[in-house]
Amino acid sequence: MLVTLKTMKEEVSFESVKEIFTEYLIKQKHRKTPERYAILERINAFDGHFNAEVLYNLMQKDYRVSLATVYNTLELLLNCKLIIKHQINGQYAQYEKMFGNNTHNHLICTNCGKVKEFSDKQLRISIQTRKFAHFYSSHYSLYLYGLCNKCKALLKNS
Amino acid sequence: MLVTLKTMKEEVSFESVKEIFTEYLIKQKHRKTPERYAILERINAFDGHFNAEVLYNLMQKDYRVSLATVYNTLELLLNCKLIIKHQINGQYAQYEKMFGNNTHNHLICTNCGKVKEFSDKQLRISIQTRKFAHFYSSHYSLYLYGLCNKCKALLKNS
DNA sequence: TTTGTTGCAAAACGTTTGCAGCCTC
DNA sequence: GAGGCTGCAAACGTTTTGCAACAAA
Repeated sequence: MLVTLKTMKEEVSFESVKEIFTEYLIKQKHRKTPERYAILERINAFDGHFNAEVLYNLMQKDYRVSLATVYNTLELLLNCKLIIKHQINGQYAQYEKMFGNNTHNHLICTNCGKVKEFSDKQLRISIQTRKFAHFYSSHYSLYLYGLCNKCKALLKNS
Repeated sequence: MLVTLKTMKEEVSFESVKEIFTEYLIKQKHRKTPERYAILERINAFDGHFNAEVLYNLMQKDYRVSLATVYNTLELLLNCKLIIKHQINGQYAQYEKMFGNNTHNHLICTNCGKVKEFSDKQLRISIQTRKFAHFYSSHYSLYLYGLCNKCKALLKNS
């Protein structure tokens, strides 16, 4: 049985997240390896955006896995929607957990590249309730480009 | 003088687009090379998403430029907001002209990867008029993930 | 026992960079 | 004429792949 993901960060227990992952692995006839759960655990403890390399380096401390396995597991977690993938800069993909967190609105400074998240219930509802004739949406990402306070001030003097 | 970009595709003349680019090049003390204008011209004639490689290949037919110059020029066009950059799949960046077109809402099928654009005036206004305390937004991209009709039907039988 | 998964290293891929020659300004 | 820009090819950094060993089912 799928557990409904809640708005508040505290409301999603790691047990229910693991359960979702397990159900997905079984359904897809994938194996329940300790590496996969160790990676999920590390992601659970992490707040904000991370990339494969960062996650790989963090993993060295508790449960050592290869970079290839990190990529493999991120793909699985993406498929069962436990994480979301962002490609904000051209260099590398960034990931973020989807559980206990549904603010996927980003402010991106086109000058310094800084990324800040914000939540807006009204906006979220407008986007999530939009219906389409031939498309069934499950989640979304919104990226707003512009200038942060600091860069706006800097550019004014040029 | 900057020309206001309109909603309808037909309303933006290529002359005014070139003018915006020229103003930008002068202001930034960059050179007005024939390669740069040839690339802008090719983009103007193209509808939908394209990547650097596709643009490079198209260029071979009329005005031959190197891939490095294509990347260089895309960067400039990005800076003066004549084009927008999308990084939907992990492989390569996709670009799209911003002039004569302001639907940057995308429906992305998480199964087959197909991307479809849609416009929604109400949604656009909600997003564009959102004010922030320390951020000055200029444009946005919205990505809605889900299943297209075809993939939804396919997955029902598994 | 079967076969999906792992770690490792090499390969692949889009993008960036260094450099000599060219062409705006 | 000075120096930004070009084309070319090599380099870069992230992600993917091939393969032998391993372990979940």
